[in-house]
Amino acid sequence: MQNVSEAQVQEKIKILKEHHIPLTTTRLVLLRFISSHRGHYSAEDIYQLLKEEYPSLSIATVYNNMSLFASLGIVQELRIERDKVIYDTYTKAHDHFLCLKCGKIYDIEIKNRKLPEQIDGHSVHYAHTYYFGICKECKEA
Amino acid sequence: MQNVSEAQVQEKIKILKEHHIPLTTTRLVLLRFISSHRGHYSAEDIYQLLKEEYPSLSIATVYNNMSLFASLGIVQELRIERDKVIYDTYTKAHDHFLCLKCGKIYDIEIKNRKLPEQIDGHSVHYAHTYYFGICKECKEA
DNA sequence: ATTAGTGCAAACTATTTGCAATAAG
DNA sequence: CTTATTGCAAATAGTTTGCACTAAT
Repeated sequence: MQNVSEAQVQEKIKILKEHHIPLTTTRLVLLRFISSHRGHYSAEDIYQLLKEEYPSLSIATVYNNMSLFASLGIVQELRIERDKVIYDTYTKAHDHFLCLKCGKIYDIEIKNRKLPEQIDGHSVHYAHTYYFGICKECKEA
Repeated sequence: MQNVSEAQVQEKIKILKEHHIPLTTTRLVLLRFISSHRGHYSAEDIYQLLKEEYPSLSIATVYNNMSLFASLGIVQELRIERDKVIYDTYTKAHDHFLCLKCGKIYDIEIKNRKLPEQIDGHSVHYAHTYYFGICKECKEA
């Protein structure tokens, strides 16, 4: 695996430690993967990309850990595709655009928008905005 | 079924006609249901609520038609729950809040926000914003 | 030592599909 | 009469779970 930012991996390990969550070999492999691959991946994607190098890896373990990482803020769960969860390895708050033609997901930086603490009396912890339409690339083609 | 707004049903029938889509008995039952029940329903919810009155109704037909209605703008598909699609029978553009404790979904009116036509060169057709947190009711309890 | 994680297979759930019978235009 | 829809059952796909074994603290 190339381009592993060791500092980013350490940061994520620290989060596990803080929560007294054991750092297993498999978890380290997954942390290295997400630290070196910015993008949008399903559990199956990650499993396919890693199973050649780690043939005994189980997809159940990928699911378990990605779900754990999401709860710790190490990855972001996107519910933008109709049939599966997508994990976003880029965790800074940002929005998403899904192309209705090619299905590609684009990161959208958030400008001038502040998350309200309350809406209609409900306490807001976080928010996700999904834009849908036709992407630049598909329009040009 | 009570509180069916006949005008609302007619409006939806008109949309089907405009698209040359046959108005079947089952479709009419579903259109009447969504016209008289403002809220957030899964396909299973709708199936359960209607099957007593229409025992031969099939859940596959509910799925087919809700999906059709969504593509026509007659209902709105929400991907706010982790494992299933929710149909919102309220179609005016609005956002949603999901309580992380009780799971209830609240409609949130959109104020002072205009949908951009373009973002990063991509053409935006529509957008969905989901807020997550603890609802008023759960905080008070 | 103790507690938690892994990998496998089986289970589960939401959704889709194939198809013969039927209804709509 | 022609085309599309219905209802049923079976299939599919994503995700979760039970469990024996193993690894981490």
